[in-house]
Amino acid sequence: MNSRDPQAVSPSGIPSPVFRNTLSQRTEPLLTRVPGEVTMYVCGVTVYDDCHLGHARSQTVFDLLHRLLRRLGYRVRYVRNITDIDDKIIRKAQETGRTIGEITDIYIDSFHRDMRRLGILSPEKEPRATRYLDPMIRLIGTLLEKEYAYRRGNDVYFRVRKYGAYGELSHQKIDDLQAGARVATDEEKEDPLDFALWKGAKPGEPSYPAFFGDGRPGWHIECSAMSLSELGETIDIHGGGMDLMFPHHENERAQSESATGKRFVGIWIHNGFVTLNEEKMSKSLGNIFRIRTFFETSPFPEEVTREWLRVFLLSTHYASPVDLTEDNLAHAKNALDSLYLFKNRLEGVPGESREGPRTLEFLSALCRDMDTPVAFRVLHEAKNALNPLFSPGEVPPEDQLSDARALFEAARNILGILDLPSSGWVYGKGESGTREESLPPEEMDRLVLEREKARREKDYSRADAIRERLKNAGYLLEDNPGGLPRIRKI
RNA sequence: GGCGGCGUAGCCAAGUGGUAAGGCAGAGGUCUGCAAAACCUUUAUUCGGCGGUUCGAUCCCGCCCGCCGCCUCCA
Repeated sequence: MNSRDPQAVSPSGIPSPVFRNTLSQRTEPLLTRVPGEVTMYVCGVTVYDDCHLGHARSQTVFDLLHRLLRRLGYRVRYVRNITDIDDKIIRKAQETGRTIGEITDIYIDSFHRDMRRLGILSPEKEPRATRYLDPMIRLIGTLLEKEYAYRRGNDVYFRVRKYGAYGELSHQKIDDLQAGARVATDEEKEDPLDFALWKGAKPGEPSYPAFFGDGRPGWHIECSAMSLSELGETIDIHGGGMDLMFPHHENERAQSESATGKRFVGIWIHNGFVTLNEEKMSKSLGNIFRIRTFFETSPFPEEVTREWLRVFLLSTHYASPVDLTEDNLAHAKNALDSLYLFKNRLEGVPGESREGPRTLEFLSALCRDMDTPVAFRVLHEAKNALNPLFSPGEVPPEDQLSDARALFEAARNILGILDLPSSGWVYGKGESGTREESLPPEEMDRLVLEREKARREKDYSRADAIRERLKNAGYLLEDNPGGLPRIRKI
């Protein structure tokens, strides 16, 4: 990279972030079409069921990217679609006796609730497939005109072999794909690899008018149409789960590039799976863990659960699998607890934030293909370096404190964690006490003072009894030689 | 079968051609009325295995073993 190239640095002045591009299989700097502005399209969901932790990971990873790019000073034009017309939605409607609109309403709400719970920042636009039928029809029209598409009965198919680059994204040779392709007897495709752009109307299925025949869009075409409409012919970043690489993204790319003659995507980014005891979580395997289940069974309040889950999902590099186990979840919670304990000390010394070496190390780690494990390391190193410098009447030097404040702010803004005041955090495993006894604040204050009195009188059995009572109510008292005890929620 | 990825301590996980970050958990200790928190010390002669290149490889090359994923709906 030429250092005089204005694109070698992000608008913030920090060197441009680099990402592993699925297409080239190399790590490449982000070179945006428009300087200072990033166009990013991420596959959202098909709304026919509640989202599971795999969706949570994907959305969290691209939320991290969204937040990182913003922090680097880019204007991020982030589009995340909702596919609301699809075979699976139709089937779900038939199974449940509801209308398609009812199904999509239910699951769009569910998706939005999950995203809110996860603390995912809203994208700039969230287009729905059914509102982009005209662009889809126009796109299919162009493909027909250019003979990249052909009609068979009421269906329209994409002519895969005419697009020479087919298979490049998923690194498959077209003949290898051919060998595995399923040949459906009721389809009259020229080639088994060809895929449907438009499915002719059938009784009992929704259909939309089109000049090549009434029907509904096939999978894939909606994403091409929406990204083309909202972000233009070439987008800087396109993301999604690894399982979308083939056929979804391969097909999207084929359609889009065939229609426009231009490169569709600068950098393709695919995140790895969430595994459950090392097995892929997927609907076909039936081992899914829903986001709502995670939140609704968590022993912690929503905002605590959110950060806990985010740390768990981000503790592994986005391209590697992350394994959902009790152990790994417990580690994530412990790590956050210790960071909040440190945050509590940091909050005790108000002052300004100024980016120093730790903050820069944190940012540059994230700029290296979102290296979150290193980013977490930096947070822990800051904690471990500054903690010993706190002692009664002593605080660490101001330059280190201001850097640590900036670091924690960056963690809040980019990782979406450490967002709560330390008094709002709930420590521990969420197992202590029955929590049935809720204490009004004034009662708690009274008990704390009563215990202090007991301690002064060396009536330790009484002091311990009060501490035990507070513990059962979910509060841990930590004696403090300098004054009143610190109260931690557990 | 084809393609891709991975294999680093109990677990999670960085990393570099020059002799192994960090976290969590564990052990011992300091402090404390006891705790908690914090702190100190401690935990891989070794980076799946075998060869090769090199003065020197965990990092480069080859082979092998094991795991995972994609090739079919899927974040």
